[in-house]
Amino acid sequence: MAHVSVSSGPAPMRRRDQQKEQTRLDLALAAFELAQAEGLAQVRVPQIAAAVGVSTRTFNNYFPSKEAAIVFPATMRGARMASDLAGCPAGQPLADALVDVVAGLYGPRGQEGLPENWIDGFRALVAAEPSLHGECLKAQAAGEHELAVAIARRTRADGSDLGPLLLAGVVLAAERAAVRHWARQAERPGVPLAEVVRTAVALAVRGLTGPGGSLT
Amino acid sequence: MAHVSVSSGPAPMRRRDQQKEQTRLDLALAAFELAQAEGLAQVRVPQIAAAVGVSTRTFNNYFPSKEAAIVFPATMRGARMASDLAGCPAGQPLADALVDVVAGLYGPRGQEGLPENWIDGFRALVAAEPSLHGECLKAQAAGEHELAVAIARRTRADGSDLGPLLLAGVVLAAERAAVRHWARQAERPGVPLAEVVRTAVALAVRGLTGPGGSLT
DNA sequence: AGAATTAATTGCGCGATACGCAAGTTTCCG
DNA sequence: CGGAAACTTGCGTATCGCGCAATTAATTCT
Repeated sequence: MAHVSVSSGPAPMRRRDQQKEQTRLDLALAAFELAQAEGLAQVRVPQIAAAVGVSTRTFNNYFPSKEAAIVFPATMRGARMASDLAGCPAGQPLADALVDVVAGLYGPRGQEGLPENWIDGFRALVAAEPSLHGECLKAQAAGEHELAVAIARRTRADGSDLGPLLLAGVVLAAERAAVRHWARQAERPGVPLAEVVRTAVALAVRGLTGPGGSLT
Repeated sequence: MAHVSVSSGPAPMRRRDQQKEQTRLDLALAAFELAQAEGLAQVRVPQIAAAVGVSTRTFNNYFPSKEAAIVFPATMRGARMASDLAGCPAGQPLADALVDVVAGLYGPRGQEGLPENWIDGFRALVAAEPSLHGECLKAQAAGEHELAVAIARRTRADGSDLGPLLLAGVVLAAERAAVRHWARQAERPGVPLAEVVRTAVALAVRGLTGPGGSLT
């Protein structure tokens, strides 16, 4: 036990946990692809379980519903944003760091561990299947919470301060608005989504972090 | 038919529709009170229906689930915000109007048609029952959409513009942050929630509507 | 006002799901 | 290597959302 760092970070991943997370992701992606192919309403839980080789009961041990399974990869974005923010240089202004972090999710490195341009297919599926909206919102809310604590940690603010809560909410609201706006401008190939997100977040953050704003 | 205004606004309410909305609200409030009294998990759909005097099938004609029924009054806030914003004097700056509208929801006139301080009991119930979080988020999202179109209407912006989307999202994100912040400050009687909301929204809106911002 | 049309409510029943429980199996740690 | 903990699985059950068809109430037309 000499070369192992003393419980640093979130990486006490034992073999078992890795397999666990692997099957979880397998189930999520299987559900996603089946829904993409046949429509969410046609997909049955036993079908998803069979596609991965586990029982229906096991599926429900991982997810309370097929919707939750499909949306699962989106829930990991919260942790990703938090760690990305923590990885930003300490001297960087908070506003710039946040813009980079959120916009980075739409860059090439934003989909690690997932199929090629998974994000596009995901957005299309969610737009086409209203049954997914609820779960999608839950994932966003969870991500917002994680981002808020990350901001609080970075600014050394009290956990119950208004600032981090407000900033996290505004940043993610800006992201959502940008995505919706971009989706409405049907098929403008020249304008990458990442850029729209970047400008929207920058715009929204201006009032909270600029002169007179309490956060830096 | 002399004293009735000529189909002005959203009030072509025929008798039938009024009864419809009345039973809908009855179901919603019955579900709310039962959940408050016995815990959401113990409440059965037939129980709610019986409390109002309709069949289980009818309940499901109005709501797809008991959660949706409980949250229903919250969904009306979207329409309220939209109409309140439309009722603001045309000369008033958009930022001020938005602050007033949102903060007004927490004032004495914010709970018209509902039991006394319904909002407090509702918040407590939602906090205590995780099963309600999803529906609550859906209601917020719907309200955000309504507010966005109201803003677009007021600013004469194109429906697919980024501005209204962004502003509506930021305003409601600020409201949520304020409420969460207020709820964490367990029991500070001297600080009214309406004030916290007002300051938070004002803070968040500053960057979008101030100098350099595109909206007025 | 009276009849026709339209909409809402109800009963019935099916398909699907979420979860508790107990037994079997795999992994972890000393 | 052996015990303990955790994961998986099968089974059974209560609940739910909704489609369908019949009944009842309300609105509109003449």
